[in-house]
Amino acid sequence: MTLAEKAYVSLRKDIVDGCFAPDSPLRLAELSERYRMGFSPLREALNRLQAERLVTAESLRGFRVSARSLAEFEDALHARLLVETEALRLSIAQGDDAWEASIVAALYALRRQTGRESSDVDELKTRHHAFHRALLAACGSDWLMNFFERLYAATERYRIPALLDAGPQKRDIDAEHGDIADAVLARDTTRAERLLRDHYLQTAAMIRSGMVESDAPLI
Amino acid sequence: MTLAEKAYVSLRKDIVDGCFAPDSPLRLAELSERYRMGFSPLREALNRLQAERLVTAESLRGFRVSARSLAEFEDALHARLLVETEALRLSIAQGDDAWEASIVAALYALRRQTGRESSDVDELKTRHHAFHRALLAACGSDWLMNFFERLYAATERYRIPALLDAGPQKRDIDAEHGDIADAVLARDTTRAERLLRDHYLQTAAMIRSGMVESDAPLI
DNA sequence: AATTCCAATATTTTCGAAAATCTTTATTGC
DNA sequence: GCAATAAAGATTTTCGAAAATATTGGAATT
Repeated sequence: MTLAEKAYVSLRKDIVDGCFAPDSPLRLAELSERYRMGFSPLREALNRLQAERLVTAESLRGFRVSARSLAEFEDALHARLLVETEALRLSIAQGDDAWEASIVAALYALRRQTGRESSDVDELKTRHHAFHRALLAACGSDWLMNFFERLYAATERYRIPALLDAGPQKRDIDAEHGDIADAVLARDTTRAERLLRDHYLQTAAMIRSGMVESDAPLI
Repeated sequence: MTLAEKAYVSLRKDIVDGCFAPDSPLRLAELSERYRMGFSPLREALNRLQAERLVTAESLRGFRVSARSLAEFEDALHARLLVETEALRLSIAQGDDAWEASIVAALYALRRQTGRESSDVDELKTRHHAFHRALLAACGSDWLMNFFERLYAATERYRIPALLDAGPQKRDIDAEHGDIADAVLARDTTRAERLLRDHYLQTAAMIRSGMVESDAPLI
């Protein structure tokens, strides 16, 4: 992996995780210090992230972390429902045995991690992402999958702080995931779409209620 | 505008216009010669275009123009219908007088240009794009508009060669645009969606039938 | 003849410094 | 005191060269 790719991966993770305060400037000198590399690979990574809307840029004034707002979250959520509903429909229509198996595997792995005491948050997030991707993976559309990844990252910036805030959950998220997987494996498109939609709306409600206006960095 | 921004705009235009053969390598030395600038701004632009899927990159082997294929076109078209149908619905539901006026203005400007003998293709493309954007502009969703722009560029790479190939058109495209605008201004969501969908499917049929397998540069 | 190895060349990637621009601070004039 | 101006400092942007890696072509080997 080149330095520019490492910079992209690290920056993306740190922005989604909230290590930088939303709307705060991303100064090259600081990033160069933090990630131990020169300006060139950092600028290349920042340009990619700008295209992905995780970072904003202004001529001769450098880059900033994209601001967070309730409006932007609602917008991303709405777009996500549109994209994922369609991708799920296609996936259910076209998925084969290997696709079904990958869903079972992703769900199993996710549950193993939610069950653990010593919760490695990073690993949990990875598996959560993998499960939701597995559901859509058979849709056969690179564009929809690309939009899914964009929107997942965009909304993850809101979900993580809410998750840490929330403390003990009323929801049984394992059960929600299980129900979605069941409906998908049963090829029940209508029910799968409804459950996925409800799953996101629940998360959204949690985020809305607990949304901190503070843009302080989380980590 | 910084050099990196100029590089982005120029490269994007030249790729969409087909000045570079699809799948051909974008060598820095050549680009540096062509656009009269150093490697740094070019690499930044290429990284942005990579995120937009107009360019592909491979570690230590540089950048290429994204390949074209019928499958990718069909995928982009499908995603476009999904996104634009939803954006149009929202736009019709929320648009105000200024939005209506901007549609009338965009349609007028587009027709002026299609009517001209000395057809400045660039200007025509700009106004065509502006009209289709105007229809959706009141949807209130930055994400959907962002996806619209991405997909517009992606499909434009297929439309332009087909347009040049096609010669005299059987379709009355001015009339199609007029009908869409009428339905939208009448707030007839169902009819507007159907007309927009048909408009794209007609264009798609034209592209499919005439799609040249050759990846030669167009200009 | 085909394969492997090595050198030569081409290309990408990265750095460090220079240039350009923005921001802050100090200074001047009113 | 306050606005306008200029100098100083901070930051981004760009370049040119160096480093790292890939590719090509040819010689040596099987």
